[in-house]
Amino acid sequence: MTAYACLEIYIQGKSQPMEDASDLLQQRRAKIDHYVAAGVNPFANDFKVLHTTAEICQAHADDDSETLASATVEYRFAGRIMARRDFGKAAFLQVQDGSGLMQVYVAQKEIGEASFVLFKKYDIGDIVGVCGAPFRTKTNELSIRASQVQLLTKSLLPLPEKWHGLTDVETRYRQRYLDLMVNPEVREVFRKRSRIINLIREFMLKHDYLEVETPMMHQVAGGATAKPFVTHHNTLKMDLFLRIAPELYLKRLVVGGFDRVFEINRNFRNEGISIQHNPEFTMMEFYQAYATYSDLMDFTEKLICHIAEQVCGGLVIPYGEKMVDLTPPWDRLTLKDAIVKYSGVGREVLESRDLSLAFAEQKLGLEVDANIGHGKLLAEIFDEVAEPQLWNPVFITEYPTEISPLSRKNDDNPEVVDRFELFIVGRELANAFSELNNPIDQKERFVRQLAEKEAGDEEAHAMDEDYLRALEYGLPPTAGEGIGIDRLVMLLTNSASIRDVILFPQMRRQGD
RNA sequence: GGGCCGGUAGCUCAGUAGGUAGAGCAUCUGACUUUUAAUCAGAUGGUCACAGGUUCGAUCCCUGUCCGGCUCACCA
Repeated sequence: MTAYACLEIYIQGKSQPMEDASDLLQQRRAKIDHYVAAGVNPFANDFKVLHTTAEICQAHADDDSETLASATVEYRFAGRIMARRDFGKAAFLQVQDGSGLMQVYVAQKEIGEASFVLFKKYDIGDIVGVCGAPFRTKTNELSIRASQVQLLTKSLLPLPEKWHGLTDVETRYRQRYLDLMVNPEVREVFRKRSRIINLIREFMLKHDYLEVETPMMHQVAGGATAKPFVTHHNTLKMDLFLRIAPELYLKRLVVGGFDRVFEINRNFRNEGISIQHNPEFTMMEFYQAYATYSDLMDFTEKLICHIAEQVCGGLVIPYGEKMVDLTPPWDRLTLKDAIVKYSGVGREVLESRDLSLAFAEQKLGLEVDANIGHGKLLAEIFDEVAEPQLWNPVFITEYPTEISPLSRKNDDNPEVVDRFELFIVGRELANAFSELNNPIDQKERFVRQLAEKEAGDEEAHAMDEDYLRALEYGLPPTAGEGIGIDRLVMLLTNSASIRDVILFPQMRRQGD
């Protein structure tokens, strides 16, 4: 579309005033009309950007006024006006681009009277192109003396207040673009998130893992205990589930001969929203043939320490009011030992289901189903007494077989599986196990899950016949793991809420 | 879903022991060519979340609804 055609559209738009528009909005729409009348396109797209504010700052960080005065360089950059301070025939702007912030000095003497008249109508929030040479002001701030300014995008809505900024969390989450515009620390969190994911990917590739993509829409929702979202395919006339985990597909790939695979992507779970739960969240799952869960503990320690060093510059990092020490080696504790350590209960109590039940109900005040299995009960006791205490990294092992339907039983004790979960700052960050590759055992576990499903457990695993068939062809001895990326990013960016590390967290529909 | 707290101008917040609202910033007008939360003078701007109830009168008291935060439950 030509610039002229654009102008025509704005002229047409002028004849359809927005009845409910606020004064502020109307004032700015009037400015658009003013520009159009003056033959200036308020949404110009012909400004060539050649530099960033960060480049300019870096190039002249050490130059004093005299050095700059003799320089002949001219820069071309663009960004949003974040502040303006007017002085009659001159003004200072703060212009922000993707790399940073630059002060611009605009004087009528420099840009000419006609341009200055147009410039006078620029608002905070407008996006402008700037050409000019660097200099230092009286207060020694590196600035650009504009030889030319051009309006590139007229902004119609006012920005939040310059000093307090935008603090209302509801607006910050619903209009993240505003949050990012005015809160630099928010931009930094999401830059770090991107960096963390890149580092993970790099680390996995370096260790010969193949990155794959498996379906997000599943006919059977498997691989985790969770309630799925349901959707519908019209042509196939069938309901599908958004995946709750990629596990069963990734293991099919190991059956197919990809010995090391990983996937970084979203899982969807139809459950509560909280400070550490979003309905869609990012998980990295990876599988390695001929490895055990024990190998994965070493691997996880190396991976997370590597990333923390790169992103945080060290292994002792702040989280909330306290520090977390990620220095290896990380503690390893069995589930029962952790309960004993943090509750002081006698180990013999945990060996008996009935004594454990009495302990849970009478000492801990837990309300549990009277028919609860011993394994599930131990897990609940652990969650109550130990999990919140696990501040520095610790691998918890020897999970009950009963709550681990996809894990390999321990050779010495079939009551537990070869599995660990990693806890940091009182939260589960990773879950890993040696995979159950015996199809006969797997089928029995599925049957047991089915029974629990029929007994009313909405989250029990469904039977996946094709997955069983894959196991019947033979899954090599394999270990697999899932790492909650959002929670890892929370840890490394010192964020209290998962919503602070997800760009567009799920919110209720806003009434209009 | 339960409990607690909250929703007042574009933003950040006051306020009214019930008599329909204020400040700062932003915006508009004017002055100003080195400011940086610029300054100075003046002005505009609100269905006080929404709907009922009590009352002569409700932004304020009561009830319900919507939205948000924290928390408990479920979970990663």
